[in-house]
Amino acid sequence: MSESRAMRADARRNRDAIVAAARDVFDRDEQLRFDDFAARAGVGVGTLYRHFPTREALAAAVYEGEVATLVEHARDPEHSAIENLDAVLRGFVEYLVGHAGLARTLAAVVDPAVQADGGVELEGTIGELLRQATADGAVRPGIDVGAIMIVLHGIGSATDRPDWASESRGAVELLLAGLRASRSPSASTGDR
Amino acid sequence: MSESRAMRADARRNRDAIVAAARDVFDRDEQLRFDDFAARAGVGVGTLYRHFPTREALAAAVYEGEVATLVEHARDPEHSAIENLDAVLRGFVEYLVGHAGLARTLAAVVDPAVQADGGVELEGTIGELLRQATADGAVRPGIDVGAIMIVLHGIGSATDRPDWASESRGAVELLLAGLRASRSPSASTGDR
DNA sequence: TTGACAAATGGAGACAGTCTCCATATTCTC
DNA sequence: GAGAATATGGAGACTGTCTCCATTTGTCAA
Repeated sequence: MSESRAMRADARRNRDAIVAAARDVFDRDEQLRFDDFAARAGVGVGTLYRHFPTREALAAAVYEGEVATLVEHARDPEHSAIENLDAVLRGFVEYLVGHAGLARTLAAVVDPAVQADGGVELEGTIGELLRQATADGAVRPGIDVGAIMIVLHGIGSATDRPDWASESRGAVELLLAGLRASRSPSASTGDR
Repeated sequence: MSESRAMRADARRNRDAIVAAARDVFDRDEQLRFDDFAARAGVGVGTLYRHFPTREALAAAVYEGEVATLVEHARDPEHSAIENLDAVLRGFVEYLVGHAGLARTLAAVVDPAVQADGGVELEGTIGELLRQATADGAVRPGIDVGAIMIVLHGIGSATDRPDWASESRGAVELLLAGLRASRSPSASTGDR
């Protein structure tokens, strides 16, 4: 993103090859040894490490593009904020469901501990839609983007569940319903 | 749980020592080398491995007790199913928030890939409360326990988020609100 | 073009955990 | 108390991660 200075041509070429190889590996959910990523991309381990010091950094690079696509049609002015929010969240899940292999890795990107531009962008977009939808009165006030991110995080990291795909869709429905619910019913029976 | 045959006294003693040490380590969120768990518990690595072949198995053992406590006051006959469900879910989050270190590891237990009795029990209990609450008409029909588990999974695995505690509480509120919402508003604008 | 300098490469090998194996020690049973 | 059964522990094999630097490749000014 903010490439400080021009990158040498061979460096760029290698970087791209690595990302392409990684996308492929993640997508088919191959459990590959880090060294082998390098072999797969046709570069040496050293090169791999210089470009991407950690597995997460690599994942982040892969997702940057994907997330950009997801987020892109999120500001459709034809629709209200709540409709766009709805579309982004459903779209996100459908994307993950369609790429189960990628989902596992994505958890890292949703995680802010990893400084992934993709994750920041996703959260920013959802946050803005949420703010707008709240202002419109379509979402009950007092909801934090973080709560939504946590649900997404759950979807990304629960891929081992046998019924993961449908459960994930269910989780998003639950989330959307919760956002719109007129008021927090707060049926808490006092304390216990 | 289903200890097939009596365990030799020394074996039981060691097992217990290991679990106690592990609980301690997880709770203070120390990042310990697997070998060191053994040292900490005063046993050899071999012993550790015989009792707990993987890190998850160890985590599962630690949580078995904890989850039992959580689940215990979940069938309070004084309250309706939805009230008990509410209490269990909030209780679960408060427990995790109070033991952030444990939460990270807990993610493994919520995961059914790991055959952890604690996880199975938790899911079973929540499922039953959900079923009952649905029958009572307090929860809108068609909701799958799995969707709830996914949200819990998210809470357990998002501990790196700087504002994790409050976001987790927010996620549970969202979840509870979604459960009660009268109908899935389905504001989806057709397809896109 | 070409020379000179900076940047990038790759893979051998150092390193750090994980896990196995089995001679020895402990517990149990009669 | 003897013998059988079970458990122990830790040395060392193994597996994957990451560093380091001699060599190669690209860039640019002349």
